[in-house]
Amino acid sequence: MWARPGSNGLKICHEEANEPQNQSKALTATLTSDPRVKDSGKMNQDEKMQMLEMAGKTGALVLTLVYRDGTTQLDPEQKLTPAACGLLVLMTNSLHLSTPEDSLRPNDSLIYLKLEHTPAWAQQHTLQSQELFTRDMLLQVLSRSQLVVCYKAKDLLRTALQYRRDLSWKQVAGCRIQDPQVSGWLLDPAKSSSCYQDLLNKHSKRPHTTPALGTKKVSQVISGLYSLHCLNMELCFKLQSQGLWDLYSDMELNMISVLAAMESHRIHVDKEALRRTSDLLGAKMKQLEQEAHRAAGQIFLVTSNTQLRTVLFEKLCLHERCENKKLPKTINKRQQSTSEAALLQLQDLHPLPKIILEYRQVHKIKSTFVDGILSCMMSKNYVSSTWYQTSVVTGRISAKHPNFQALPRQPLQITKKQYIEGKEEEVVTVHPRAMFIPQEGWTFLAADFCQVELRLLAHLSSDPELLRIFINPQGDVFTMLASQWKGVSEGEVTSEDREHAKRIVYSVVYGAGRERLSGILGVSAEQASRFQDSFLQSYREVQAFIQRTIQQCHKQGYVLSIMGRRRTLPNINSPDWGIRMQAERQAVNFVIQGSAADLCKMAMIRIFNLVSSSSSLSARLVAQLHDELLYEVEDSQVEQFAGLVKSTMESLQHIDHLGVHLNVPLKVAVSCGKSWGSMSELDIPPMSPSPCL
DNA sequence: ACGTTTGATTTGGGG
DNA sequence: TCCCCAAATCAA
Repeated sequence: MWARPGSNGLKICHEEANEPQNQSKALTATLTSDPRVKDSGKMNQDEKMQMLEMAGKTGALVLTLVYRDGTTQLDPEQKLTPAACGLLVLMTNSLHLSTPEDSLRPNDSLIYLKLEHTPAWAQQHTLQSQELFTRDMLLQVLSRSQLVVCYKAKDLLRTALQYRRDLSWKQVAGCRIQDPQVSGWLLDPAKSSSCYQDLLNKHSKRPHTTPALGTKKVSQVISGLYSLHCLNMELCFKLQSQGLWDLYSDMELNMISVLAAMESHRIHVDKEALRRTSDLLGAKMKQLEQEAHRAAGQIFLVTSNTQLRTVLFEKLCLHERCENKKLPKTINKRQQSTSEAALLQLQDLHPLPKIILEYRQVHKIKSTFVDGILSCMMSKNYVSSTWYQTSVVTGRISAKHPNFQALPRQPLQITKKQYIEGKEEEVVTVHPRAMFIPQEGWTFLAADFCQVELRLLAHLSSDPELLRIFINPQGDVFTMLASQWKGVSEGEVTSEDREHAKRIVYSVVYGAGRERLSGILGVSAEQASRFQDSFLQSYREVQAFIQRTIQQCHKQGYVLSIMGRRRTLPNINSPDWGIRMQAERQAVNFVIQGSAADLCKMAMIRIFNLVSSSSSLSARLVAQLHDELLYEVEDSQVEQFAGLVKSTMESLQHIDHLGVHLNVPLKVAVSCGKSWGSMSELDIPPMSPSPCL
């Protein structure tokens, strides 16, 4: 029996810590029985009032979540973050950056708040009062204007929203928790430290004495919280001296709340449709697999590139029959590639390549997007991705589990052979995005920044011809670009010209060579080279911008985005030509992609703040697809919200306090629909009324 | 000797 | 050509 792809069992995900409750109790007991820790469950009313008052007055609150397995956010990471059961709050007035200690300083307090619900049937008056105290402390943490520090603050906010359902997501909007993970990443976005200890070792002046093996847990935690406080000071100082403070304070800090609110939203999925599609695609794959075996004349694992390689090139010897074409090789081992480009070259010589191509399409959709999403749902009827703020060097955010940013835009057509009288074939369209549905009475609304990266290129280069396209907004941008470049009227531009223009723009900006471009366009390398030359000839300032950026990076070792985000490129002066060229391409790409990321994130923050300070608006952010924001909006508010979103996003052309003034207008397209797969463009009158608050 | 785990590799979805 | 994530195979 050979393994059949796609039929493997359920993937394990987001495993809730389900170890026996007594283990979790035993671990939290070591925390709460220590005299240095004040357990909120054992405090009387007076003590609670006293603590709340102190929380308002103390110099700093330093926090960490406590997980059910007894670890905290400061312990080395585990693969799967366990469920949280409590929160430790250090209230401190000391500011001196001395080496951490294992005992509380005078006048400091350490409180343990339980974040698990006691079943209603077991609730007593004291428990109710304890939960009220927890809520008040959390509100203090969220609304305090003085210093609050937490490593991985997003996890704290999400947990707070999850455990205290009486907290509205709007209430996290104003919160400004300092997060050393975020500041550390801003200082060096290339490698954000994997755990707290790494971050500490990297940035603390004096090496911190790592707690001895036998040290008590409570001592470790106290030492950890004091060192966290110190580390935060140190990082804030570094941010200021590197000119990154405004970016941190005005953007990244606010992003923490935006992402926490986005993560805590449930997106409903049509699970039954997903199951039906899975079966349909499974049947189609079985059919294609048989065809592949028949065409190959043997049984082999269709998903295995190595097996496919031996069939294509050792058994059928297809490479010998196309000496005029050059077949791509694998990157590292110089073997014959079985990539899409290679199979397209071979498809006229043998039926097998075509079958493999179709099989891969179907397999991709089924395993990643249909079964993948099903496995994210477990027994639930919804999904919520995890969003990462500090994993991308360019400043973009990323998503996991599922990766919302990679669901296919286009539906897949498959023909289903069925042996039923009267019907021979049936065409079915499969569209993973269509499985995502708004709640009853709500609508999805998407707002898309049109050609942000190209507009930013126009701004950064100040190229007059490129600017002209955006300042006179007549017709399609890429059509105008193609007509300018080819020297023909807009009416004469074919859809192929337009597509070529689009590809060439981005490949030039990203530094693609003629080989690569020829592969993308399907033309000869010479032709691709001529295209590049004529493009750079038409838009001279773009060329100048690229060279200016590279030169500047050589000189100072880093480049900056439009809002001051920084990427240092250590290899920019490497003696190795290949390494150095790569750094040059990364430098140019960073300035554009990073600036686009800045704009999109600022848009998320602005809209989030507008909605959360409004008593009537209820729209929630569902996902961010880099240059597109997806919201779930109450039906009755679609029109109003659409206007608000469009005007807020387009107003980012000028951001006074960050010194952003774009030479080009920003354009936002808004669409809406009753599923993510069927969105239609919305016509919004210019100068929509601004919201009266 | 046999299963599990890990990293490298390849492919392809998104921007 | 830049920046990601997911799935799968394969060798160690």
